[in-house]
Amino acid sequence: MTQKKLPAVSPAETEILRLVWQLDKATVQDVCNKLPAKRKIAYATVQTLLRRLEKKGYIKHRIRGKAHVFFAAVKSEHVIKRSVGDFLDRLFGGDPIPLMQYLAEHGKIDAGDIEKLKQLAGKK
Amino acid sequence: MTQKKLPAVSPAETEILRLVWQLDKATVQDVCNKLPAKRKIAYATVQTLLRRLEKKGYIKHRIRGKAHVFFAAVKSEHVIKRSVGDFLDRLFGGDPIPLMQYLAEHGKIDAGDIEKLKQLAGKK
DNA sequence: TGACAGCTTGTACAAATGTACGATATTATA
DNA sequence: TATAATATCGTACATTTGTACAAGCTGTCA
Repeated sequence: MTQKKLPAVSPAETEILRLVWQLDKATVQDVCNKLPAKRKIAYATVQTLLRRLEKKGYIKHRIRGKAHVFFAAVKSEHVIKRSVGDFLDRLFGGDPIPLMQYLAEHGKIDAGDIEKLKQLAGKK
Repeated sequence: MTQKKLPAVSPAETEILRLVWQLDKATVQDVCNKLPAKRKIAYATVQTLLRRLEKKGYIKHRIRGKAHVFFAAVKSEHVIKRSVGDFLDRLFGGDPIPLMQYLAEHGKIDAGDIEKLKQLAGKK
């Protein structure tokens, strides 16, 4: 079954969506609490973003008491694929090597990590 | 000297900026011709995007004949750093490993590439 | 059962984005 | 030097994004 093409996820929405994945099931509150301290946005804003994500089809909700409990409606794989693809196209013309290179050079990755990746790449 | 903080580059702008880097010096025409066939946008649109990039400080231009020749005013390194950083934060909470993993698993990378990357990571 | 605390919903709105038309200016060239 | 070709510039405009207030529901607990 082919996935219907969903509208793109905006940057701010992306962050919220990631938190929903991370929490698995989450109320607006939950998401707010999980927001990185750096990026505090109002409860109401989070609500709107969740609403929009639902409208776009990325999440659904169920009622628990008076609260909405949101959860993913699309596999994160799917979203990641699109996002990474678009990002790569825009910034690197679609070639993943420069990106990996950038990540490798900028320190947050060490040789050990890469060894593991090699395994993955091998058995794809 | 610390780089003044420039306004963010939008997705569409990012693509245009990349083409300017790639061409080194480019007129609106040049950029249009370099656009991937997939993504054909009007001459006028490219113009606007270039104008905006200039206003934001990412490129400058010089006049040659009646045409504007645009060129980078900021090191691509700088833009890439910001873009990758933001992207990583939004989609992966800042952790580069899942991204590399994704890239490694999705085929476009082979063990040989990774070997090279390991080198880079090693001597950072 | 009535009040409260906590939620959602409707609505708003400025700024950014994506896209482009039409008018004007400039350069070669006939 | 008039003209055709080609650029730019000003402007426009529908959408999307980011952010949020205020009004109205709804369980809950006294």
